[in-house]
Amino acid sequence: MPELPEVETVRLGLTPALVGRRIIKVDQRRPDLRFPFPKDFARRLTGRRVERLDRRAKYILVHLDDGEVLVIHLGMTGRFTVRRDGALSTPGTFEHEAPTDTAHEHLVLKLDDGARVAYADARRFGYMTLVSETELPAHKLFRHLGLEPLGGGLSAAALAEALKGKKASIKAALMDQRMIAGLGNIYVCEALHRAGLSPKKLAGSLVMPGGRPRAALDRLIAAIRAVLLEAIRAGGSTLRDFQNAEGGSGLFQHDFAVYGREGERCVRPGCRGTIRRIVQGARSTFYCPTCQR
DNA sequence: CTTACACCCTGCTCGC
DNA sequence: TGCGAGCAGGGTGTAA
Repeated sequence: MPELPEVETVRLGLTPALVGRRIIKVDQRRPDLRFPFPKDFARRLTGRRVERLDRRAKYILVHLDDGEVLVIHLGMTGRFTVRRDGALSTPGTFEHEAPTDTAHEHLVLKLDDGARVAYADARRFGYMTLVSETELPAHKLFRHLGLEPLGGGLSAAALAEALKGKKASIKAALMDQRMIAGLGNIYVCEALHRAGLSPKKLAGSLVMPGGRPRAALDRLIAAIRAVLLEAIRAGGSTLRDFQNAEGGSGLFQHDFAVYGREGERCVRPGCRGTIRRIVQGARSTFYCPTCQR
Protein backbone atom coordinates (compact mmCIF):
# COMPACT_ATOMS: atom_id res chain seq x y z
CA MET A 1 0.00 0.00 0.00
CA PRO A 2 0.59 2.93 -0.59
CA GLU A 3 2.01 5.41 1.84
CA LEU A 4 1.68 9.15 1.53
CA PRO A 5 3.76 9.56 -1.68
CA GLU A 6 1.87 6.79 -3.49
CA VAL A 7 -1.50 8.14 -2.32
CA GLU A 8 -0.48 11.60 -3.46
CA THR A 9 0.61 10.17 -6.81
CA VAL A 10 -2.77 8.50 -7.24
CA ARG A 11 -4.54 11.70 -6.27
CA LEU A 12 -2.55 13.68 -8.82
CA GLY A 13 -3.24 11.07 -11.48
CA LEU A 14 -6.97 10.98 -10.83
CA THR A 15 -7.40 14.73 -10.64
CA PRO A 16 -7.42 15.54 -14.37
CA ALA A 17 -9.71 12.59 -15.08
CA LEU A 18 -12.25 13.41 -12.38
CA VAL A 19 -12.38 17.11 -11.64
CA GLY A 20 -15.25 18.84 -13.42
CA ARG A 21 -16.68 15.52 -14.58
CA ARG A 22 -20.06 14.13 -13.65
CA ILE A 23 -20.45 10.52 -12.52
CA ILE A 24 -23.18 9.07 -14.74
CA LYS A 25 -23.08 5.44 -13.67
CA VAL A 26 -21.74 3.49 -10.73
CA ASP A 27 -21.00 -0.20 -11.10
CA GLN A 28 -20.58 -1.56 -7.59
CA ARG A 29 -19.73 -5.25 -7.77
CA ARG A 30 -19.74 -6.26 -4.13
CA PRO A 31 -21.29 -4.97 -0.93
CA ASP A 32 -18.04 -4.35 0.88
CA LEU A 33 -14.31 -3.88 0.77
CA ARG A 34 -12.73 -3.91 4.18
CA PHE A 35 -15.98 -2.42 5.49
CA PRO A 36 -19.40 -2.34 3.88
CA PHE A 37 -19.95 0.46 1.42
CA PRO A 38 -22.24 3.06 3.02
CA LYS A 39 -25.98 2.93 2.54
CA ASP A 40 -27.13 3.80 -0.99
CA PHE A 41 -23.50 4.31 -2.00
CA ALA A 42 -23.98 3.96 -5.75
CA ARG A 43 -27.15 6.05 -5.77
CA ARG A 44 -25.51 8.84 -3.77
CA LEU A 45 -22.59 9.02 -6.21
CA THR A 46 -24.66 8.88 -9.37
CA GLY A 47 -25.23 12.25 -10.98
CA ARG A 48 -22.68 14.06 -8.83
CA ARG A 49 -20.04 16.34 -10.28
CA VAL A 50 -16.51 16.18 -8.87
CA GLU A 51 -15.27 19.52 -7.60
CA ARG A 52 -11.76 18.69 -6.39
CA LEU A 53 -9.50 16.02 -4.93
CA ASP A 54 -7.69 16.53 -1.65
CA ARG A 55 -5.51 14.26 0.43
CA ARG A 56 -5.30 13.90 4.20
CA ALA A 57 -2.73 11.41 5.49
CA LYS A 58 -3.31 8.28 3.35
CA TYR A 59 -6.87 9.22 2.43
CA ILE A 60 -7.97 10.57 -0.92
CA LEU A 61 -10.88 13.00 -0.54
CA VAL A 62 -13.12 13.43 -3.57
CA HIS A 63 -15.27 16.51 -3.02
CA LEU A 64 -18.67 16.26 -4.74
CA ASP A 65 -21.06 19.01 -5.75
CA ASP A 66 -23.64 18.13 -3.09
CA GLY A 67 -21.30 18.74 -0.17
CA GLU A 68 -20.49 15.08 0.29
CA VAL A 69 -16.92 13.79 0.20
CA LEU A 70 -15.99 10.38 -1.15
CA VAL A 71 -13.32 9.18 1.27
CA ILE A 72 -10.97 6.56 -0.14
CA HIS A 73 -8.28 4.51 1.61
CA LEU A 74 -6.24 2.23 -0.62
CA GLY A 75 -5.29 -0.24 2.09
CA MET A 76 -2.39 -2.38 0.86
CA THR A 77 -3.43 -3.24 -2.67
CA GLY A 78 -5.97 -0.63 -3.71
CA ARG A 79 -5.43 0.64 -7.23
CA PHE A 80 -7.14 2.92 -9.72
CA THR A 81 -7.17 2.63 -13.46
CA VAL A 82 -8.60 5.20 -15.85
CA ARG A 83 -9.83 3.89 -19.19
CA ARG A 84 -10.96 5.81 -22.21
CA ASP A 85 -12.15 4.23 -25.40
CA GLY A 86 -13.20 5.12 -28.91
CA ALA A 87 -13.63 8.69 -29.93
CA LEU A 88 -13.58 9.91 -26.40
CA SER A 89 -9.99 9.02 -25.62
CA THR A 90 -7.79 11.89 -24.60
CA PRO A 91 -4.89 12.39 -26.99
CA GLY A 92 -1.47 11.85 -25.58
CA THR A 93 -2.50 10.22 -22.37
CA PHE A 94 -3.18 6.68 -21.30
CA GLU A 95 -1.30 5.59 -24.38
CA HIS A 96 -1.03 1.96 -23.43
CA GLU A 97 -3.18 0.19 -20.97
CA ALA A 98 -1.25 -1.76 -18.39
CA PRO A 99 -2.65 -5.20 -17.68
CA THR A 100 -5.32 -4.65 -15.10
CA ASP A 101 -6.64 -6.69 -12.30
CA THR A 102 -10.15 -7.25 -13.63
CA ALA A 103 -10.86 -10.09 -11.24
CA HIS A 104 -10.53 -7.72 -8.29
CA GLU A 105 -12.19 -4.73 -9.86
CA HIS A 106 -14.83 -3.91 -7.29
CA LEU A 107 -16.08 -0.51 -8.38
CA VAL A 108 -16.24 1.28 -11.72
CA LEU A 109 -17.36 4.89 -12.15
CA LYS A 110 -18.50 5.94 -15.59
CA LEU A 111 -18.01 9.64 -16.26
CA ASP A 112 -19.86 12.01 -18.55
CA ASP A 113 -16.89 12.21 -20.93
CA GLY A 114 -16.86 8.46 -21.47
CA ALA A 115 -13.95 7.70 -19.17
CA ARG A 116 -14.24 4.82 -16.73
CA VAL A 117 -12.46 4.97 -13.40
CA ALA A 118 -12.01 1.52 -11.90
CA TYR A 119 -10.96 0.58 -8.39
CA ALA A 120 -9.31 -2.82 -7.91
CA ASP A 121 -8.15 -4.20 -4.59
CA ALA A 122 -7.01 -7.81 -4.30
CA ARG A 123 -6.76 -7.96 -0.54
CA ARG A 124 -9.66 -5.61 0.11
CA PHE A 125 -7.91 -3.83 2.94
CA GLY A 126 -9.00 -0.59 1.32
CA TYR A 127 -12.33 1.09 1.93
CA MET A 128 -14.55 3.94 0.87
CA THR A 129 -17.20 5.95 2.57
CA LEU A 130 -19.21 9.13 2.09
CA VAL A 131 -19.00 11.91 4.65
CA SER A 132 -20.46 15.39 4.45
CA GLU A 133 -17.77 18.02 4.11
CA THR A 134 -18.76 19.78 7.32
CA GLU A 135 -18.52 16.59 9.36
CA LEU A 136 -15.15 15.58 7.97
CA PRO A 137 -12.85 17.03 10.66
CA ALA A 138 -14.82 15.43 13.48
CA HIS A 139 -15.31 12.11 11.69
CA LYS A 140 -13.88 9.10 13.46
CA LEU A 141 -11.49 8.39 10.58
CA PHE A 142 -9.96 11.85 10.84
CA ARG A 143 -10.27 13.26 14.31
CA HIS A 144 -7.36 11.28 15.76
CA LEU A 145 -4.99 11.80 12.83
CA GLY A 146 -1.72 13.48 13.71
CA LEU A 147 0.45 16.02 11.97
CA GLU A 148 0.48 16.23 8.19
CA PRO A 149 4.17 15.72 7.32
CA LEU A 150 4.20 18.15 4.41
CA GLY A 151 1.85 20.66 5.98
CA GLY A 152 2.81 23.57 8.15
CA GLY A 153 1.85 21.76 11.34
CA LEU A 154 4.93 19.57 11.51
CA SER A 155 7.44 21.39 13.67
CA ALA A 156 10.02 20.13 16.13
CA ALA A 157 7.99 21.61 18.96
CA ALA A 158 4.76 19.93 17.84
CA LEU A 159 6.45 16.58 17.31
CA ALA A 160 8.20 16.84 20.66
CA GLU A 161 4.84 17.39 22.30
CA ALA A 162 3.47 14.27 20.60
CA LEU A 163 6.48 12.09 21.46
CA LYS A 164 7.05 13.37 24.99
CA GLY A 165 7.21 10.51 27.49
CA LYS A 166 6.52 7.87 24.83
CA LYS A 167 8.00 4.50 25.73
CA ALA A 168 7.46 3.07 22.29
CA SER A 169 10.32 2.94 19.81
CA ILE A 170 10.67 5.86 17.44
CA LYS A 171 9.89 3.41 14.63
CA ALA A 172 6.57 2.48 16.21
CA ALA A 173 5.79 6.10 17.04
CA LEU A 174 6.33 7.27 13.47
CA MET A 175 4.13 4.43 12.20
CA ASP A 176 1.38 5.59 14.57
CA GLN A 177 -0.99 7.76 12.52
CA ARG A 178 -1.96 9.68 15.65
CA MET A 179 1.55 11.16 15.83
CA ILE A 180 2.39 11.86 12.18
CA ALA A 181 -0.21 10.85 9.62
CA GLY A 182 0.82 9.40 6.29
CA LEU A 183 4.06 7.58 6.95
CA GLY A 184 4.25 3.81 6.62
CA ASN A 185 6.86 1.12 6.88
CA ILE A 186 9.01 2.14 3.93
CA TYR A 187 9.27 5.85 4.52
CA VAL A 188 9.73 5.51 8.27
CA CYS A 189 12.72 3.23 7.62
CA GLU A 190 14.09 5.59 5.01
CA ALA A 191 13.61 8.73 7.11
CA LEU A 192 15.29 7.20 10.16
CA HIS A 193 18.26 6.19 8.05
CA ARG A 194 18.60 9.67 6.60
CA ALA A 195 18.39 11.16 10.07
CA GLY A 196 20.98 8.71 11.43
CA LEU A 197 18.59 7.53 14.13
CA SER A 198 18.22 3.97 15.33
CA PRO A 199 14.66 2.65 14.91
CA LYS A 200 15.01 1.10 18.37
CA LYS A 201 15.55 4.41 20.14
CA LEU A 202 12.71 5.26 22.47
CA ALA A 203 10.49 7.99 21.06
CA GLY A 204 10.57 9.93 24.30
CA SER A 205 14.36 10.08 24.24
CA LEU A 206 14.19 12.62 21.41
CA VAL A 207 12.56 15.07 23.77
CA MET A 208 14.43 16.83 26.59
CA PRO A 209 13.12 16.49 30.13
CA GLY A 210 11.57 19.94 29.93
CA GLY A 211 9.65 18.98 26.80
CA ARG A 212 11.88 20.81 24.32
CA PRO A 213 12.89 18.91 21.19
CA ARG A 214 16.42 17.57 20.94
CA ALA A 215 18.47 18.41 17.84
CA ALA A 216 17.83 14.93 16.47
CA LEU A 217 14.16 15.82 16.06
CA ASP A 218 15.03 18.61 13.65
CA ARG A 219 17.13 16.18 11.63
CA LEU A 220 14.27 13.68 11.67
CA ILE A 221 11.71 16.19 10.45
CA ALA A 222 14.00 17.36 7.67
CA ALA A 223 14.60 13.74 6.68
CA ILE A 224 10.87 12.94 6.64
CA ARG A 225 10.06 15.93 4.47
CA ALA A 226 12.93 15.28 2.10
CA VAL A 227 12.21 11.62 1.55
CA LEU A 228 8.49 12.22 1.00
CA LEU A 229 9.06 15.07 -1.45
CA GLU A 230 11.64 13.09 -3.40
CA ALA A 231 9.32 10.10 -3.54
CA ILE A 232 6.39 12.20 -4.77
CA ARG A 233 8.62 13.75 -7.39
CA ALA A 234 9.57 10.24 -8.56
CA GLY A 235 5.92 9.25 -8.79
CA GLY A 236 5.96 7.10 -5.67
CA SER A 237 7.40 3.63 -5.30
CA THR A 238 6.43 0.59 -7.29
CA LEU A 239 6.34 -2.67 -5.38
CA ARG A 240 4.48 -5.78 -6.33
CA ASP A 241 2.91 -4.11 -9.35
CA PHE A 242 1.50 -1.07 -7.63
CA GLN A 243 0.54 1.30 -10.41
CA ASN A 244 -0.58 4.87 -10.49
CA ALA A 245 -3.76 6.03 -12.14
CA GLU A 246 -2.12 6.24 -15.55
CA GLY A 247 -1.17 2.58 -15.38
CA GLY A 248 2.40 3.71 -14.98
CA SER A 249 4.92 3.05 -12.29
CA GLY A 250 6.72 5.12 -9.74
CA LEU A 251 10.46 5.00 -9.62
CA PHE A 252 11.37 5.77 -6.04
CA GLN A 253 11.99 2.15 -5.07
CA HIS A 254 15.31 2.45 -6.87
CA ASP A 255 16.28 5.14 -4.39
CA PHE A 256 15.63 3.14 -1.21
CA ALA A 257 18.68 3.30 1.01
CA VAL A 258 17.60 0.59 3.45
CA TYR A 259 14.13 -0.79 2.68
CA GLY A 260 14.41 -4.30 1.27
CA ARG A 261 18.20 -4.12 1.29
CA GLU A 262 19.10 -6.55 4.06
CA GLY A 263 22.70 -7.66 3.78
CA GLU A 264 23.73 -4.86 1.46
CA ARG A 265 26.36 -2.26 2.21
CA CYS A 266 25.10 0.99 3.70
CA VAL A 267 25.01 3.73 1.08
CA ARG A 268 25.79 6.58 3.43
CA PRO A 269 29.09 8.09 2.33
CA GLY A 270 31.86 6.94 4.63
CA CYS A 271 29.74 4.31 6.37
CA ARG A 272 30.90 0.72 5.98
CA GLY A 273 27.93 -0.80 7.80
CA THR A 274 25.63 -3.55 6.53
CA ILE A 275 21.85 -3.15 6.38
CA ARG A 276 20.00 -5.35 8.83
CA ARG A 277 16.39 -6.48 9.03
CA ILE A 278 14.72 -6.76 12.40
CA VAL A 279 11.08 -7.16 13.39
CA GLN A 280 9.32 -4.45 15.37
CA GLY A 281 5.62 -4.62 16.06
CA ALA A 282 5.33 -7.58 13.70
CA ARG A 283 6.72 -5.58 10.77
CA SER A 284 10.12 -5.55 9.17
CA THR A 285 12.48 -2.73 9.98
CA PHE A 286 15.53 -2.18 7.79
CA TYR A 287 18.37 -0.08 9.15
CA CYS A 288 22.12 0.35 9.40
CA PRO A 289 23.35 -0.43 12.92
CA THR A 290 26.59 1.40 12.18
CA CYS A 291 25.37 4.88 11.29
CA GLN A 292 21.94 4.85 12.91
CA ARG A 293 22.45 5.40 16.61
C1' DC B 1 -3.68 5.49 28.86
C1' DT B 2 -0.10 2.08 27.09
C1' DT B 3 1.89 -2.19 24.44
C1' DA B 4 1.35 -6.82 22.17
C1' DC B 5 -0.85 -9.67 19.36
C1' DA B 6 -4.33 -11.81 16.32
C1' DC B 7 -6.76 -10.83 12.51
C1' DC B 8 -8.62 -9.10 8.09
C1' DC B 9 -7.61 -11.26 2.58
C1' DT B 10 -5.08 -12.60 -1.42
C1' DG B 11 -1.03 -13.30 -4.04
C1' DC B 12 3.76 -13.90 -4.66
C1' DT B 13 8.31 -15.89 -3.73
C1' DC B 14 11.29 -19.02 -1.81
C1' DG B 15 13.03 -23.42 -0.32
C1' DC B 16 12.38 -28.20 -0.46
C1' DT C 1 6.10 -28.83 -11.16
C1' DG C 2 3.92 -28.87 -6.68
C1' DC C 3 3.39 -27.43 -1.91
C1' DG C 4 3.70 -25.21 2.45
C1' DA C 5 5.85 -21.32 4.90
C1' DG C 6 6.62 -16.79 5.15
C1' DC C 7 6.08 -12.30 3.66
C1' DA C 8 3.68 -7.99 1.94
C1' DG C 9 3.27 -0.69 1.58
C1' DG C 10 -2.68 -0.89 5.57
C1' DG C 11 -5.39 -0.64 9.88
C1' DT C 12 -8.73 -2.51 13.80
C1' DG C 13 -10.09 -4.97 17.81
C1' DT C 14 -9.01 -7.23 22.02
C1' DA C 15 -6.54 -8.30 26.05
C1' DA C 16 -3.32 -7.43 29.62
